Amino acid sequence: MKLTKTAEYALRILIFMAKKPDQLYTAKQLVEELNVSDKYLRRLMTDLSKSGFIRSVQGRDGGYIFTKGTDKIFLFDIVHSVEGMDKLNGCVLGFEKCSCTNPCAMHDTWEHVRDELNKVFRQTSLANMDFEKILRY
Amino acid sequence: MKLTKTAEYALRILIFMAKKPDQLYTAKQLVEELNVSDKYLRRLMTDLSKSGFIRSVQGRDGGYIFTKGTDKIFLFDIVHSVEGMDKLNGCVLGFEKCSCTNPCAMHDTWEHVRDELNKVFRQTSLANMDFEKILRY
DNA sequence: CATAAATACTACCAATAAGTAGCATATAAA
DNA sequence: TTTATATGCTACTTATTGGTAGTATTTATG
Ligand code: SF4
Ligand code: SF4
Repeated sequence: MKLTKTAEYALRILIFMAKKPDQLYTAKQLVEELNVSDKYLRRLMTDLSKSGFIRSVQGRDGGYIFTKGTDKIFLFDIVHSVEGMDKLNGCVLGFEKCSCTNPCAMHDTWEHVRDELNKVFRQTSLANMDFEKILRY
Repeated sequence: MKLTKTAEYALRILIFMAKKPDQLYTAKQLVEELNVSDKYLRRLMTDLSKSGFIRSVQGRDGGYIFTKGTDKIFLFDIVHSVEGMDKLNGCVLGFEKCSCTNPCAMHDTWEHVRDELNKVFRQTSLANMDFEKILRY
């Protein structure tokens, strides 16, 4: 089970952008606001563009903007696109092969956590964030 | 949020041992049963010994054995000892500084997952595993 | 005591993730 | 058309984690 920094960054960025979802954000802006290194953020933005959440506008006055309503972008999709939700969704013990039809000794325990995590990530979209609250980084 | 392979291994090993908690297990045995590389397992066993879950018996006929009842060893403690439960327990977005008194936009969402994870790991001991089920690796 | 079978320790190596540098490309506006 | 200000791409460097090698140490037993 793993949620890497890359996934964290992706969430930070998109949640931040979702506050004003029709605005165009430059990498520079995002770097200043969020605490992510410049080049790494840019690379991530390109990935997120390729994943279809946002699109890039090149050239002067360029930046990034959502391609669709934030209510259609779920946290699950974001994590999945940057590192595979499987890794989060899989087995705590890291058993790759488990089919779960014949579960192991820890399964009942783990299932509770995993299900909660899945449910929440699958049903929460960027529009469900509480933007009254502070965005901090 | 991260649960590394090392933590997975620690769980695998101790859960396996917990099936017959009064037995002495050699590293060789564990390596054969579980799917963890020999040297790495040995190093982990030393760490787990230092953490006080098990103790090592040196010399011929040596091995590892629990130092206390498996009902007194919680999954939380295990994860905490090998990599700091903080990392699991902390913020999804990886914000180190958050005090949670003035939470961010994602906090309500994340809290559900984190609380479930915490609750389960804190209240589940090695004795709560379902040893009827297959132990697989 | 010599041997066999176990753990302990130290230092190194490999794989992956994170971060950086530098240049190419695009485009609005003076 | 030049310039300023964006993103895109490729290759490299650094940090972290996972894994390995080799040797020292411990101890039951013949
Ligand atoms: S049954 Fe065991 S091995 Fe399989 S997913 Fe559940 S916890 Fe992991
Ligand atoms: S309030 Fe936000 S930053 Fe703080 S722990 Fe919760 S999700 Fe993380």
